[in-house]
Amino acid sequence: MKKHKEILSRFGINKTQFRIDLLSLFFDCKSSLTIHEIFERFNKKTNKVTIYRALKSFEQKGIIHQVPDKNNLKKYSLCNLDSCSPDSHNHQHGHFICYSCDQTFCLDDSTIKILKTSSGHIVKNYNLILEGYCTDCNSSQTISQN
Amino acid sequence: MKKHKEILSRFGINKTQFRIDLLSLFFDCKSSLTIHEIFERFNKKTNKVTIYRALKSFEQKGIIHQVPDKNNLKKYSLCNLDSCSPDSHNHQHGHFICYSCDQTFCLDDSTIKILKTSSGHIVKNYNLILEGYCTDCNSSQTISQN
DNA sequence: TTAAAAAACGCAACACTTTTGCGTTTTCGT
DNA sequence: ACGAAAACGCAAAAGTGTTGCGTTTTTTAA
Repeated sequence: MKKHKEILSRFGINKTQFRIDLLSLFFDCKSSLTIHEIFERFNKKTNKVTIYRALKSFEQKGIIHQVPDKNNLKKYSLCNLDSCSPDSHNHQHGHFICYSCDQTFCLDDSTIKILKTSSGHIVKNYNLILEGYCTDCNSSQTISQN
Repeated sequence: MKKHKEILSRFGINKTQFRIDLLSLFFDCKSSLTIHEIFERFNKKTNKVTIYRALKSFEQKGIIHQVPDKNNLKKYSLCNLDSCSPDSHNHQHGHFICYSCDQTFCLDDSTIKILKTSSGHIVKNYNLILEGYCTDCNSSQTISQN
């Protein structure tokens, strides 16, 4: 898609076929991706070193960011491309990890604004992990809830 | 300290010198520890395998739990030992750590109730660490804030 | 208190994840 | 179209965490 090439240009990354495809993969994926998932999606044809380097580059330029996962594997998600750049990464948001499907979701900023003001202290940085059942997993198995 | 030995007994862990010391270290440490930090604190004398096994044991028994940090390194923190056990891990409280005075403050539940409902998912557990300047430190040095 | 059983230990080796070096290929700016 | 910069694949290394095994320490119970 043209959009993806434009984004790579805007963030100063060369438009190789792999990096274009990698960016589209992130756009298609609603939560976050591990290196292993990316490797699989490319049918194991792309060298893992290439994937690692692309991820590092994307991260440094402000296109993606790391998100925590249940087993402390590295996962990556698209940034809000309007507010991130190489100079200022802006993903001060919490993450929700689903017990059932293992996906990690980014939480929007509104939850955090509340936190920042209601704690009574000056909050400079934070780390928030919520765990439970995401909306999808919850609606498909509403039986066993405690 | 006697208290630490009692805790190990209560959680079904043998009272070796290393595990007693490790538990004390967790009690002394206000925030969380990486394996590397623990290794250093024991002057690199304790085999890392021993540390890994002790941490795994502590975690399984409900004494400590993992706290993912910003760089996805594994960190460990003490559980609330009154409410955690091998069967149910229960760390339902956030913490605020002051950059200036190093004190750790417990956050009250009200902040979290908001979080639980506003995320859109079913929240079963969470882990929250806020960092910054506490009210006391903030009022005594209101000059350099950005 | 002592002997058997269970847990914890150190060491070596292994498995897996991520990084680095290097020579080659592709992309970019002019 | 050409030179510089970026991206690539491969091999090797570094880092993190686990497993197997024989030994030592702790626990349990007679």
